[in-house]
Amino acid sequence: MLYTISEAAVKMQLTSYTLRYYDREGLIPFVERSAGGVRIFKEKDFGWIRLIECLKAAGMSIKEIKQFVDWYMEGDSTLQLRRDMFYERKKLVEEQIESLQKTLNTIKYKCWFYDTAVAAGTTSVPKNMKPEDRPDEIRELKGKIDL
Amino acid sequence: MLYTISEAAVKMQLTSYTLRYYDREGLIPFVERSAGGVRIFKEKDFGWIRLIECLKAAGMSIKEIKQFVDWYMEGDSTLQLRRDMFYERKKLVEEQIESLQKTLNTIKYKCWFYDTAVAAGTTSVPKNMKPEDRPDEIRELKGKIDL
DNA sequence: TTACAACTTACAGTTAACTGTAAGTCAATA
DNA sequence: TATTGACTTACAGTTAACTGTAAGTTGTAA
Repeated sequence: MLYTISEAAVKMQLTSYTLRYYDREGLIPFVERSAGGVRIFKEKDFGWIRLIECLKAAGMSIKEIKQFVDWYMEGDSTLQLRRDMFYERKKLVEEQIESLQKTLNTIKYKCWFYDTAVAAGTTSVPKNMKPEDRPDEIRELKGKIDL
Repeated sequence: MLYTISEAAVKMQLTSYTLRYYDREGLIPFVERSAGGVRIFKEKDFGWIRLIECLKAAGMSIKEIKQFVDWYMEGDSTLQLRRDMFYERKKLVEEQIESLQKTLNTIKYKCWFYDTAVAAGTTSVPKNMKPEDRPDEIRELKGKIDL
């Protein structure tokens, strides 16, 4: 099954602008061309593009992803470099998740805060509430900013 | 305790450029000024700035945060709007965490893939390995892209 | 074989969130 | 009170990741 750039874009939920941009930046150097120069996408290209999306979601820039693609194109001599890259990225994503979990705790606190404020018609009620009067799951949360 | 903008920047791990930018964008309208127009940061301002950082970490743009600050400045008549904002944001952050967890699974798969490839000196070993020969925790992972 | 939609490249424009510079003002200290 | 380092605003520049346009080419269908 062969795809033009706009068919590939629909399939990948991207625009053809974005796919051309990725090509220009060297992220998909293996995508073939017709005799006339028209890009031809194949099934296996979509696996790559999905991986690129994954690396982007993991916080890598286009430049960093290009470095990985370059290593891949270079072959087995870069296996160690690629391995190390994935281990470093694993650590960073784990940290990102931890950090988001803390952010979520603050947001959850604010949900309680505003639930209580809305019920009372004023923020002074949750603001002045003693910790022992707050629900257990709220008392445990860090990041209590009363605004 | 009073702080100049550069002292506040050190304390908040930001630059004074960034603090002035936030002020320009209306994110910290309550920060006071000296008679001569110099910004004076107080302890309570830091709580706000920490909340702004939290909302940023939660994926809100400067514009969206400004909307929240405007509601806050308007007083108790906007309690419901602020409550709804935090509930919506809670949902989005939970989705973000879920999505990152999936990304992490793919990265973990690649860690195994490259560990195996480095040990063998070639990617063809992990690529051709039958699922039943892979470790349990790897077999369970989705997002297996063999590159 | 011609029409024409979809493709190509080159390059300019957009957006968000800063980041830096210039010209001038403020405030602490010698 | 004069110096000088930090502050002020206004505005221009930067970066990343697209996004859009213009001019020209390709490929399919009549």
